[in-house]
Amino acid sequence: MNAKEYQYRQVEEKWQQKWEDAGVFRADDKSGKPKFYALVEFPYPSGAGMHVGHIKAYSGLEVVSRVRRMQGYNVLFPIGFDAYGLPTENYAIKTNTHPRVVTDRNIERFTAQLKRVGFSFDWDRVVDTTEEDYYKWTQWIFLKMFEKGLAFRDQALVNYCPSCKVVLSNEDSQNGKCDICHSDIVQKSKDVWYLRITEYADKLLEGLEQVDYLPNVKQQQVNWIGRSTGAFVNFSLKEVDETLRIYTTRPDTLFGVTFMVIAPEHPLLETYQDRIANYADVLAYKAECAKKSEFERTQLVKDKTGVCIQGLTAINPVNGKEIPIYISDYVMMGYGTGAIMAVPAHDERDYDFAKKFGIDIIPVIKGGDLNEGAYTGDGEMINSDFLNGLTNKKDSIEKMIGELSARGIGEKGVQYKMKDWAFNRQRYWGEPIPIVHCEHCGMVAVPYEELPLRLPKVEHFEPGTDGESPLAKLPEFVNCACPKCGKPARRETDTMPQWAGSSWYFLRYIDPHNPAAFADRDKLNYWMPVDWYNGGMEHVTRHLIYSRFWHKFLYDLGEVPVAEPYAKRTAQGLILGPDGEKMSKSKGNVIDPLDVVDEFGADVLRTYVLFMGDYEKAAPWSENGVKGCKRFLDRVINLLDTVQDGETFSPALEGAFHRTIRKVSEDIESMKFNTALAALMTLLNQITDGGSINRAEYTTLLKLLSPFAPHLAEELWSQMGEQGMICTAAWPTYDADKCIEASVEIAVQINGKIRARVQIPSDATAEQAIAAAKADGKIAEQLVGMTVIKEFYATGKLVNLVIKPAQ
RNA sequence: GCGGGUAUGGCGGAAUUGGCAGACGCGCCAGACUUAGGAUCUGGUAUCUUCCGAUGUGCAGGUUCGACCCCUGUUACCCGCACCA
Repeated sequence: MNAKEYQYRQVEEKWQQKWEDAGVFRADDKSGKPKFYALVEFPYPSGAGMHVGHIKAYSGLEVVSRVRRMQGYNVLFPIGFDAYGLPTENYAIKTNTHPRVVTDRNIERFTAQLKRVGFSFDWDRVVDTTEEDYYKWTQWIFLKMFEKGLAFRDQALVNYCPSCKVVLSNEDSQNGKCDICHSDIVQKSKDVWYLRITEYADKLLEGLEQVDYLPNVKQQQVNWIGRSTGAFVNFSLKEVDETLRIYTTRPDTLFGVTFMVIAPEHPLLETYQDRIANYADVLAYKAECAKKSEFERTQLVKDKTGVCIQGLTAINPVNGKEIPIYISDYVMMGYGTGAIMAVPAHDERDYDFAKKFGIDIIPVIKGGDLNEGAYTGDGEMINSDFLNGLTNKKDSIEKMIGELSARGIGEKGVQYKMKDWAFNRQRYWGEPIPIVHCEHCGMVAVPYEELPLRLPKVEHFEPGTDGESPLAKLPEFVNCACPKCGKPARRETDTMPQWAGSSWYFLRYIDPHNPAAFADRDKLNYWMPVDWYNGGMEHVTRHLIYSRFWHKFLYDLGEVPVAEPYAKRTAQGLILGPDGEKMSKSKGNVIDPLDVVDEFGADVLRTYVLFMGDYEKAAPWSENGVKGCKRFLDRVINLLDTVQDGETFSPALEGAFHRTIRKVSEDIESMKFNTALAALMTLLNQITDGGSINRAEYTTLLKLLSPFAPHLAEELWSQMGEQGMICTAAWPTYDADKCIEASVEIAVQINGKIRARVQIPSDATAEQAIAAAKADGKIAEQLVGMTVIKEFYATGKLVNLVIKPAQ
């Protein structure tokens, strides 16, 4: 067939229909085959439709899944929709359309688009996080957490987005900006729901040792959890009966403390306001800090500000010295105890502060120049009583902690940067939190048998100006009977954040229609863990942490069979615009994948996104690159008419085929799709150069190409009169012996410089290779009057002769 | 500031992990077929060159018979975290 006659789109639609009719991508829950669970991050069905980023994100495991099926695995490769979330709700508000309507429309569109690309998803297992049958279990897991004390309410300072009018978690407000609208976050004291993820900090950390994640994915999670070890120390106050508790990683520097600093929000201030002589100044400073945005606070890092509290003095527990207490915003209420002991000699921030306020600087570790700055290195302990003379940091820390514990003034402590997960949102389009507030019983869980607690239909989805959820305006929803005492009570009106539904979706895929459990135990045992999970780097400190946490909780409950949900995690790089910039509507450099499908076909699109560069790295889109892939596929089509009889590889191409089978198979395993395709192009060039191809060779080429360009492979396979579908055919295997060529060309170097190339049998010994090298005319010429000092032979690669003039 | 990464032709990127740098694709040049070519096919394409060769993987050194690869220093860019005590 001529490539000009080949109609990409018609052919693609035909095979998509045939795959669906035959159900070839349906996963089997009972199978004698080995299982393979491939997971990709399910999309948020935005109104904008599918992005080329989705194509790249899904194409990687799409290829792996297709290969695995051909290798005889029972493959689960599911897809679904993470459909709760603010963009849909905002769109609904703007257009006055119900989010349900918008969501259904978007899911329908996404589904059609995904199908047009020919992904081999199991469409019978689609989950939608906003469906009652699904969020029933999201609520169920929440209630289990509530039961175990992992879901709780607390009055605390939270990240608040004034524009979206919602409380955000730390993960959702990185860099002090709202994740959704990018406005500046403000800190607000609020009574909010938390999930106690910090309880799982160590488990999340330790679990990383058992899984095969990309190193940078692991590292980012380690940093995000931010475990630090140190000690808590209790300082008593001189004027009142109160202890000021601090956290430090360097308890060994306790003798160098010359002042204390507490956060502006520290409760001590309010408690003892009568005692504080300059309370007006303190209040003024607090007000000043509250005004600063997160941005200003980080920009003014070097410039320390603060106020000395008059009327309260701390006592150093090890030497009884009186120490002044300051408030400053360089100490955060959210980390440690919100109070620190300041050791200006050995901490840069404390040093800056001491210099500015003229506070003493007492060295306790030898080294450095304290006129220049703080000394943060190691050294011998001085001015430190029982620690004097110790030179090892670990020893001195241990000795100090021992002393503190013995005297009951402190103990070993661990802190995490990760904070508990602020979980409720004052918005409509999310899972209702199934809790009832009762005057008599407090917070009461909605009984499990009443789940799902349905999200009521409303007319208006706008959040209240007072920061209340739209659900608060519905008396028929709010007013209820307390499940415990039966007296009138009020429902919780906040909803769960977007990340709730996605924290366990990979479990629902295993048994998506089960009405009695989130998934059947036998099926969980069979399919879990996810063998390979691919997604974006942007989810490493959000979804990936959250879902590991939920899964570990379910594991501790005995509800899932494995401790870690994902055995392997990889991440794809971004596709940049043709200008090399990140794609964005404002830059006008967005490529619509469906346009590419229309113009070139899905096979070309799929092949190009995998060929364009290293899968894990960002790469710019290139229209010409797309055409190059089209040309490659066209050449494969054109070969069809030239195929001759032959049930085995011809001698001329046998080695090339075996090597290509090996290369393509191996490269797909390590996600080096670009070089796998390059190997196929090289093979095609060899075939073209050789001038002929037979049936065995052509069908093998089609099989190797089929994971990348499945429609084209199916079509040509059927035109060849082959039986069945190529997606169910056996993946080609190679024979290692046949990969070796009879003879190889090796380079001959003299003193490390290449002087000649010679052809030798590939099984030649070192002696034979060196002899062949010396026999070469050019080499022999240069050896005249020289002594060979050393000879090297790198097998099958090169010979190096080290020579010098003869005496 | 801390952590992680990257740097190779005009461009995207290869290089079996210490052994022939530039696979494969794009682009470009030349030719063929064409009324035509932005279709297709064929050949060429790192730089310099006195055509012998010389140089070349951000920069400066080092180890080695041999370095894109290992070591030391340095510069630039990207990503993540960031006054975390």
